[in-house]
Amino acid sequence: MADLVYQRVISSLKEKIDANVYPDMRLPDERSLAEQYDVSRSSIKRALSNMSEQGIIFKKRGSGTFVNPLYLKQDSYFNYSGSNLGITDSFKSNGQKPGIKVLDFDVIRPDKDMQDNLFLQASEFVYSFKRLRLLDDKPFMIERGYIPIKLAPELTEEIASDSIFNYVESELGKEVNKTYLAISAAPSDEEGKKLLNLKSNEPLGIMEGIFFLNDGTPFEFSTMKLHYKYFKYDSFVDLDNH
Amino acid sequence: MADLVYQRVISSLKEKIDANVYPDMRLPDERSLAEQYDVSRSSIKRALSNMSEQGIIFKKRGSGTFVNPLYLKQDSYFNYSGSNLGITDSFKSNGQKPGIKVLDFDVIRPDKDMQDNLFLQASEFVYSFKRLRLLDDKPFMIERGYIPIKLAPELTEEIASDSIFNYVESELGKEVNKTYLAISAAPSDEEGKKLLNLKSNEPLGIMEGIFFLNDGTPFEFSTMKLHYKYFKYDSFVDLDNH
DNA sequence: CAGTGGTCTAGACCACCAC
DNA sequence: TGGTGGTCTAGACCACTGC
Repeated sequence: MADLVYQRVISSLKEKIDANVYPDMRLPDERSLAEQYDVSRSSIKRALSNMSEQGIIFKKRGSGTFVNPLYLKQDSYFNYSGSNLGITDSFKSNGQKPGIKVLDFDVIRPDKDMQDNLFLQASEFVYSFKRLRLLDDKPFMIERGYIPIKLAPELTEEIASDSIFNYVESELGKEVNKTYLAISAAPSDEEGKKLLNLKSNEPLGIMEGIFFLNDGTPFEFSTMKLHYKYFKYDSFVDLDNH
Repeated sequence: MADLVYQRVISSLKEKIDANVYPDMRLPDERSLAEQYDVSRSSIKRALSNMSEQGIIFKKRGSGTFVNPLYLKQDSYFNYSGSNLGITDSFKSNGQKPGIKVLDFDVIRPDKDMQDNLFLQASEFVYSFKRLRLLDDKPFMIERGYIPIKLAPELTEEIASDSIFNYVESELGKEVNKTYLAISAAPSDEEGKKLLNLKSNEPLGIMEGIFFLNDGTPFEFSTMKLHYKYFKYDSFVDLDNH
């Protein structure tokens, strides 16, 4: 895990921050850190830049680098982007028992859009499946997923009734570690009313996106319709860089 | 803004992507780009890395760099990929004329939650204001905001009817550059039906969050209720960083 | 094997801040 | 003015892909 220089630095600095090694909330300057860790300043910068994106520290040009006081308060506000819910197969369940019911499972030809989304040729096939997800036997999400068969040739309905991403990790030696999500809301549709027990004034939360493997390959295109009470998405956004 | 090398590269590459200069969705390799732009490979890497974080492209080690197909289709109001506006006072308006109507404007004592959110003592006051945002004179969002008076002592209703963040930047010499957002959805309430012309089966998109200054100070706590048709949020998530 | 992106280094110079 | 973070360079070497 920590075989990369900047990751080692991040881990170490986090530990020190947590252990209150910097009671004045100020970190040593970058050049000193480079010397302390015996690495280049560039690597220190990479580590600090990463931590800044995570909201752990703030950098002030000309002044120094400081710990974000809210980070120390360990509020629920630093659950970094999307970690609250729904990004992976394993939804954070808050002690509730998660379940999955596969509603259909087929192999189809992708249409043009799907070919674009998953970087496929017209001749390649994809799995298409619909799953109902439950917490304590109560349905909260309908999911339609598409996965190229070449990326998971042995995928079965049984695997889909468990965690597909865990399967990818343990059996295929790959990892799903990035996702591009488009988030929106819509009035409940027939399916939502029927499967999620929504009243007609109660909405659906919609998450649509592509999941990527760690080598950058688009692995799954997924449309998730959530019961609005289970729909919450946290995001920490850096407005610079844009 | 475009006086920085990597920002020039980003702008240029974005334009080329939008102009479909790469119909096979593949960008030139980093070394070629460095040569083309007559900059170092490090600067190209910085530009591409930034674009990758924004979800515009994704990189495949050993294979190349590719355009994210979902980026080309996006039409979000809250994307922080396509513009330098992002989730600030200035919503991306797609050519529509934005407007702001201040519905109320007061100074109040923060309750316990607000004290925590804005890092305040019980004795400190905050501005509380409600704003209706419009596009081409059509209301699309109701916003309730709270700002500590000590952070913007001269704030007025008139400033609030324009861009508060622009005021902070130009008059106070600070910058709002980070935000934590919690995103959800809810059935339309009375206010939403009345001010946003929602039918009772049509939902609200909810964005609640804290905006930070560049020194890490929490500047504003805001609750935004959006007409669901204007509610779309794009997010590119790295599942590793935790 | 050639080509691609990933990591890391060493150092130059710039922009900003506080004294 | 001295110290800080920000930008940029030039290049070495590694890890992975695909023929």
